[in-house]
Amino acid sequence: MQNFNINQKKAVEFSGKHLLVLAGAGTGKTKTIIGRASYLIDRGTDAGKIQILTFTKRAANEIVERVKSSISSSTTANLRGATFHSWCSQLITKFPNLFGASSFTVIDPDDQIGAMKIICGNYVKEYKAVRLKPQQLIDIYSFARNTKKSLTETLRSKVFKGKTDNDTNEEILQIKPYIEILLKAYQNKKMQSRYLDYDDLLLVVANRLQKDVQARDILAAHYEHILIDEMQDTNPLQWDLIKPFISMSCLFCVGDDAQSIYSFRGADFKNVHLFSERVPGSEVQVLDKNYRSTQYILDVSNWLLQTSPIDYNKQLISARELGEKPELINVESQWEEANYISERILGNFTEGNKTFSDHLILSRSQYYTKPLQAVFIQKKIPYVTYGGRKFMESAHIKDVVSLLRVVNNPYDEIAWIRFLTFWEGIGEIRASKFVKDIISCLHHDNLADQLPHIIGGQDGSRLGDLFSAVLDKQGDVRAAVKMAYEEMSLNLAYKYRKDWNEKRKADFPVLEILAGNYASLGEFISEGVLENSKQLNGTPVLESSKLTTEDHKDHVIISTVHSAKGLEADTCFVLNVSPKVYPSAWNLDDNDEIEEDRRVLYVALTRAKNELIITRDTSSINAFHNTINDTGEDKEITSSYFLEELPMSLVHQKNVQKHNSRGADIERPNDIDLSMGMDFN
DNA sequence: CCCCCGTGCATTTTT
DNA sequence: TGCACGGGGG
Repeated sequence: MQNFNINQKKAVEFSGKHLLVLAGAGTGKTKTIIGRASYLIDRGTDAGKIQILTFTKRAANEIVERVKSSISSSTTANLRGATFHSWCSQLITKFPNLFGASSFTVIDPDDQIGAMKIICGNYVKEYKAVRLKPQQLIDIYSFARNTKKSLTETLRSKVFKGKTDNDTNEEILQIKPYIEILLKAYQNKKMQSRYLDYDDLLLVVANRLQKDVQARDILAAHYEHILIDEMQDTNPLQWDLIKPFISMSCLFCVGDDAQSIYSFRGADFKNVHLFSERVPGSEVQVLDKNYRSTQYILDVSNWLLQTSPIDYNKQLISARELGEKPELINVESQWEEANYISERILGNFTEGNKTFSDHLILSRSQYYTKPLQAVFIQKKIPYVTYGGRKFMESAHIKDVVSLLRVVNNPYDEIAWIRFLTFWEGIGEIRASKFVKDIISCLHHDNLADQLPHIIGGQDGSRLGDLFSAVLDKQGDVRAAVKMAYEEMSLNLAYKYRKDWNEKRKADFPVLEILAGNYASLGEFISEGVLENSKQLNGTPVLESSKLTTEDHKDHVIISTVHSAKGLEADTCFVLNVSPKVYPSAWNLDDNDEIEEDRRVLYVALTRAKNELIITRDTSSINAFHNTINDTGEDKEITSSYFLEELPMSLVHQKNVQKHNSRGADIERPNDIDLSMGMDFN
């Protein structure tokens, strides 16, 4: 077994029932959870009775893989790691008589919004009255269910920023009935189409376990130990899911309140503090020695937390050397930032003896990394992105999957619309009419027979044949995918003619291979949408360990901070740490949101092992200072930019001047040097 | 009436 | 990148 320090060892070999491990950044959180699983298996626990729960598929896979490689025997074969969502999805499939949901379709957020759009089209009066976009309505619905808050409370915090004045109350009262109508219509649509959205997966399981003691006992008997990563990110709904296991299973939860960055999904960092209260007889183990970063990097991170009004009571002490001071780089544009970073990376690669994978680039948002990706492609720096569009969410894949979906679940209205409008000459209006007829036909007739008549004409016989052909291949998922792609490829080429490139085409063989891993269409569709993916130079690549094509290549990682939890790298760039970004301009009037943004930055800073490079935009710094001078209210405003009062002794600051054009790599001297030719000695 | 395509726009964070 | 919008064409 690996070498653990005293506290890690206490956690790994804990002999009580429930344990909360409070572990600061870089203190060996993942190592401890892996050590715990290995220890339990070593001591004879059946690996199949250990469930590891995480928030990302990547974290789950990594933990399971590392446990497996730490124990040589085959006793780990049954060890399972999953996200909360995929775990629930598996439970629903595995115990159909417990949950009563069969032949359902798991819909992703895109489809949720699609469904809500249909609703808004049907309820124009209500939709106009609420003045919220379908996206926002879905967010409200999801937030309310995740936090178990009432619609009124949810509206107050999501739409009205927590305001409690009379005008706000009035307005809430006014729009609430309309929103209720829209949300109820959405729920009905889900039932009618046999959809489960992501929240439903958790709710179906949680509700059943809460109501039915017998179901709870049956299920809990399958899980002796539940190991939960990133406990600070669990929300009330996820807590409902865990709670039923307290009496029979042992909980081992790992978390850090200072890294809680999911309040927008209903998580509350105070949850970790409540653990001892909510889980009677539980114990707490603190890990505070940081093995990841040098002390200078931790100094900046510690400073950031200290300037918060919240007392996190956290000072990370490095077990390593002082190292190099973090660098604060001021750039004049996003292109320079991208150029500067790519030059640093290429320098480290050619002269610094570092690999591309020693570099991690962190951004607040997806969107912001676009120019950087463009420069990387131009300079041929290999990279992958984390947190990008998922493989199964890309448009051309969804087109093909829509056919599989309607075969699997003919009530799947969104898939029907996508499948029907895929063909030339069929638009949304005709498609919705067809769908109506299709659904009503399902009650009394055989759809495969009726489909040609419903659609009519040439399209009718063509699509009818296609539907029947895939229906025949239902038992062989891979063959069904192949068939669907072959029949649709001509139209795919037409639909995406502008960018129907090799990369897109190459996705379909991948889809086939992926399909081969599932026993039924239904499993493929519901598990497949939850399957995470990453992108290699802009193209989605499956992360599944079954596909190893590009996996071992050396590449830089570009990630959002949210997707980077648990990651670490020798050199870490934190992009655009400018005013209005940290904290975000959206959040300036909400203290809780400001503090969450602070934690986001904290997570970013603590990823670096040896080199931390923070970039920020010169012009927005200047604009920020001008506002302070204009208003004179510096107190409020300075608190709204985290780095404003950063002691310069903690970093090395440097200005990077203009490159002469976008993405060009011609070096220009930083300034004319007027001191030349003079020797002051 | 319905479909298609060009243009202009704004874009937090995730399962 | 994906969207809402408007005009041209079937």
